[in-house]
Amino acid sequence: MPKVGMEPIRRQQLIKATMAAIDEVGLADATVMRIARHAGVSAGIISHYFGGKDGLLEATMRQILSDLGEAVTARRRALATKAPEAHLAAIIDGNFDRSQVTGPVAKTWLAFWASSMHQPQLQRLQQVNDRRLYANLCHQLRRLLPREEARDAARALAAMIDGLWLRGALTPDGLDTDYARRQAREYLDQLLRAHGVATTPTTPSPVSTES
Amino acid sequence: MPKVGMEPIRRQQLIKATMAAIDEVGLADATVMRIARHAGVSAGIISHYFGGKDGLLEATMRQILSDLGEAVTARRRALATKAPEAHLAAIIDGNFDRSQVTGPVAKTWLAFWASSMHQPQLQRLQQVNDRRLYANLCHQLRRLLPREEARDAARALAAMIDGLWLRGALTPDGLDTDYARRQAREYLDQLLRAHGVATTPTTPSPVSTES
DNA sequence: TTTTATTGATTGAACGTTCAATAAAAAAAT
DNA sequence: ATTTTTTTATTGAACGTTCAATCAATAAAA
Repeated sequence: MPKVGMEPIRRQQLIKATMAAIDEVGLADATVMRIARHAGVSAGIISHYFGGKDGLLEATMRQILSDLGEAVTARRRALATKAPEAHLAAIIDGNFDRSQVTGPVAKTWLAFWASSMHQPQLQRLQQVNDRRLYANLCHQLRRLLPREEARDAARALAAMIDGLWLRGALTPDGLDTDYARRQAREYLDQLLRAHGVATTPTTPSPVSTES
Repeated sequence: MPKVGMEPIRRQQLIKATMAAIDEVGLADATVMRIARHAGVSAGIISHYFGGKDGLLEATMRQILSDLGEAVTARRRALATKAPEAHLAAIIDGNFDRSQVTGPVAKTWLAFWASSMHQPQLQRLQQVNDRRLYANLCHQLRRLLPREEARDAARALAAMIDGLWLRGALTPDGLDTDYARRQAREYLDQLLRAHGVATTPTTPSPVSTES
């Protein structure tokens, strides 16, 4: 069945299959054979396109991270305003896009999160992402609060986002995205009000991205 | 070297060694040989006392969970007051005892957290723990807030605790327990103030438990 | 001498990787 | 248009490694 130019297609297929396999049986039991079966190809092809299993796993994490970054920036680009409150809300909403598409993404994300503690390659990726979230939040909060308060607020908000998301991922029924978004936004309002910032009741932004 | 009555000693040794091994190389590479080496015994002994590797892993998670429960109830028993605010603060503090002892506990906890998504045995344990935290928080908050608000607040506070703890576990330098505690308590104050509850500035409770 | 605890070589299963073989498409030749 | 050649994509059996579990042998205590 060899047509020319299969590389990008196969890579995408295999990355998707990796998430499906991890969703199904977890990272520990996501063997190359199982992944290959999900993609409808043979096991050998993984080494051919990704140099080995590790390469595929890293590529999968990269994909998830870039999708997440894209989800955030897309929502922020769509804003007509420069108001920090609106951008903060967009960052929150974007971060709950992780689970928007499917459960597989959420489970894969958590699996990588755990294994990033001992795999330097993955740890680097995870830290870049963490710092990006913190920096985004901090930069916007800095326009509303003094330096130290902005930092604390950013750390707290980041923790709240991760906590909501994490608890959602572990719930058998999956994450209730809308509820999580509401909770995070409500926390943001509380945070600002506690520091004496007048709260603009943020308009619920549209749920869909361009995808 | 067989003395009589080694069972409880060996079990404890092996559970501790399991955490050490997971801390060192992660759950995926924590082989029975490596765990046994940490405990200074042979690999075969694991099957003898725990029926297999899975049994040891489950026992290790049980140990962590019961330690956590103990840390919370100990702090609550030490309280002279019945004030909900004080009990909530004690629950928060107790939950950050997870990382009190060592980094190994935190990493082991996260590793189990991730794999509990696909191991029914571990999933049950994790859900019991989750529900206990939620129920504790909810019960105390219920004395200060209306039903629905108490529920939302409990979920949010639980998410904040988990989020702070999770981000701490992933930080290379480990969790700054005092900072996390302060953040969580500050959030609790915000939460109560936002619902019109007068905040009693809680005295920082003693750090040590009876161990 | 009996009981209890422990060892460590062995076994069989499972895994990721490799690579010669294959098959289909594309390009070249007829 | 057909046939032949070349290129590209893919397979799957074989290989070497690693792991958890087993169990007969052993050694210390009772």
